Amino acid sequence: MAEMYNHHTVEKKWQKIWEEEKAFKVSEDYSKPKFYALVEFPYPSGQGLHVGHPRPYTALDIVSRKRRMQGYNVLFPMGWDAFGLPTENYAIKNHIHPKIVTKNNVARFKGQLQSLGYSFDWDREINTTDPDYYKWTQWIFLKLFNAGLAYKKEMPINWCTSCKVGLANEEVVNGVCERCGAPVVRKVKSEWMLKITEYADKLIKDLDDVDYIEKVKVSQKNWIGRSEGAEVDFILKDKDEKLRVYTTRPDTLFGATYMVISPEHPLIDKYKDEITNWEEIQKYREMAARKSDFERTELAKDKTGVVLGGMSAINPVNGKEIPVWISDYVLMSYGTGAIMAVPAHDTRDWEFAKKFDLPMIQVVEGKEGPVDINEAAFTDVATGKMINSEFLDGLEVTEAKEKMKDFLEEKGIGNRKVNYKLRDWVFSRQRYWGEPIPIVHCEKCGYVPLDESELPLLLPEVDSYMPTDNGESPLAAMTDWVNTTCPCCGGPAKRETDTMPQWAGSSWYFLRYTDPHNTEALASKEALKYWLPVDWYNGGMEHTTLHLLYSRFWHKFLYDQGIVPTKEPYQRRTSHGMILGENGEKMSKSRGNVVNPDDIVQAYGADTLRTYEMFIGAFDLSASWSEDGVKGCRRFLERVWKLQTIMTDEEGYSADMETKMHQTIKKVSQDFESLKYNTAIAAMMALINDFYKKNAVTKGEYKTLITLLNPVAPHITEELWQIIGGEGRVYETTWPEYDEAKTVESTVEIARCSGQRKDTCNFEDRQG
RNA sequence: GCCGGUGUGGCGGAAUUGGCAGACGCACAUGACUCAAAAUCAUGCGGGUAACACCGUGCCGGUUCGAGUCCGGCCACCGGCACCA
Repeated sequence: MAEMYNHHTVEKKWQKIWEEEKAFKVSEDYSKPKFYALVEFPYPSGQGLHVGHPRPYTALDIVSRKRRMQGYNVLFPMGWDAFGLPTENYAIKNHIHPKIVTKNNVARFKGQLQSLGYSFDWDREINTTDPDYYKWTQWIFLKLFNAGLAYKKEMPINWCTSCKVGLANEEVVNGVCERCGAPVVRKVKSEWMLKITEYADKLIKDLDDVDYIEKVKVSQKNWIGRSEGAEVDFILKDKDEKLRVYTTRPDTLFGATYMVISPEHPLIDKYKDEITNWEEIQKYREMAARKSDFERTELAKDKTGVVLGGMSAINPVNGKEIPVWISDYVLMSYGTGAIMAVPAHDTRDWEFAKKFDLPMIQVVEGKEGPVDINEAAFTDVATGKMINSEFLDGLEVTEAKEKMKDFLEEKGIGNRKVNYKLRDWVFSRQRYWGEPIPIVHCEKCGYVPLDESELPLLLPEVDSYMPTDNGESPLAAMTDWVNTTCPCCGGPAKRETDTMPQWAGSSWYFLRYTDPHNTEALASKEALKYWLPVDWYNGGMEHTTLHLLYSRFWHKFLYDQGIVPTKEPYQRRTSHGMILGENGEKMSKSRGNVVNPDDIVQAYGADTLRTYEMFIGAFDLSASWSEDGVKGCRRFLERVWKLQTIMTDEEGYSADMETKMHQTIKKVSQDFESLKYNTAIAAMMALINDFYKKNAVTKGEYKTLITLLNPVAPHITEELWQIIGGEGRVYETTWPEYDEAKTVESTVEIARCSGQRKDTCNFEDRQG
């Protein structure tokens, strides 16, 4: 009689053996075909692993284990994205150095991951807070600086009132801080910026060459927000002054009935003395400036504004005089900060015109019939044709756009122009626990980069990590660190005290895994050439416009510098759905629906947890946790275990099972590669049900099942392999092959339809 | 408002290119084993009927011998962006 399945002993036993045998150590043999599987490295928080973590990790562990058995040299690494605010806050609160906090959290996370039996090559573990690592983060920053892509700018930034830190646009959600939910206000500060906008076009265009799930591509494109249009110069009446606007609808130029400029537009101050209602203008500007981002979005629908008294503009195409208004629906940060308003054909202009009773001129008519612009703006480009527009009359909108652009360029009153919603990346953080920015400021020489030989610039020990109310980094108080000499002239200079954002270390970590202990370069040329690009990268949708975009930007920059051999870092990108609580809500302490993976591993075993998380539902959709579902998966593994008792000694497949075996191999092989883990497992469940139905399984069938199941449940399958006398280890065996011809059942179907294809097989035949 | 996604049993979810809807699992019911329970095993399990018939994939219509799948028009929910000219 077979022994009972005891997951405690089985899992401990095999984890130890794998470690001793260095089972998953990556081979340095660059002649083998390679496969680079990557999951987002976690932030080692104090809470420990969440049940959400194992979902993507198990998925790519499955693929990695399968690919190894198929003869690939697989790189499946893990590390720690360990700089960041929660660690720093915890350190402040508990008076422990962030370094110690990180060390403890990493140890906990690593233990948890190891208890789940992942096939990571732990010899390649990396940590972004390790000076040997962040040396290269700083090195890349210097490259960016020397290429003119890192610059310092005095600008209004998103300031989180609670974290006391500047945020990137991507980190502000609905006007509040993405991390803590506190309101974000504008604050003018001198900040380090990275020119991601320089890469806007490449970041869009090269999406064509990679295999990302569609919604990721769409989100990135929308976020970058490319639009094609024209800039047009209007003339301020009686002044030698042009007022330049940006528009995507140059075809509607004859319909412009007024102009609007942003409250921050510099022209307002310039003509201060000539504006007849200065006090009113001043009041409006103050009100607009006081609005927080949150209020601005809340009040977005209701248009406000004030006319600029004593000013008017001339439409360059027809010489008509039109008024100029200021309103906060025009943003200084986009285009030129000024627009021509065409209320008949733009919804926002229409609302504004209705509210202030401004005139409208219709210049586009519906092709299929008249439209009433008193009801709503007519904005449909596809079904319009031009009217009231002199030389454009009768043209389709798209034709008219081009004709007008030509006209503007010919007459020298405008030009074609592409704009982006994407802003440059605010790269400064006024916090302690981040990479120091390797720049010094010298009165004489300006911002001077450190020499490469001075890297890493170590994070100094400070007495207090407390963020300051005045917006200065805690490092600023370290005067003996701050005061230094200029690398350029040798005179007195001050170090930069802001640190890098958490996104810095994660923007290139996948490069380091290829050669993690290199002291001469971020990775050797050979390693990069062999391993890149990452073949399959899985990660959360929440990083689409943050980490994923940032790292593509850095990679493209490094490519242009000749440092990496590929234009794109990741060939394939997939995303997993969230695991929700039993009640269908997001897991959180306050809702009391949090499941701790340690408890599941303890009670049911890692193999059960892995199987369950893969079986829970479609990989890309969110799914609710169910303890009964966990039990079902445990039951399945026990039934696999007990197949021993009905095993026969035959090495091959029995005749009646042959088709089923080949079908299952095919299904599992394909499903593992296409995110359909749930149906792969269902196929294996169906297979063992068949074994039990006939109360027999051959040794050959059992071995195939064990191999197919091994990537999902690696411990129990190694144990079974050993019990039934399999040679060597499952992890180093060969992935089963299937014969396409043997997957087809010989059926009555063919006889019934007399071998005809479905198109020729008519309904009556099928009835007969 | 714009973009993307999803609607299938009591529940999670399956259904290559249109071809037996509900695979697989959970829950439930009945039976076997047990003094009993749990576990395990067996059987059943969309609605409807004594059994058929018949009705069933969010709603309305269309194409087709045949529609969960394709086309047109709606509705609901989820996610993202949100005054980007």
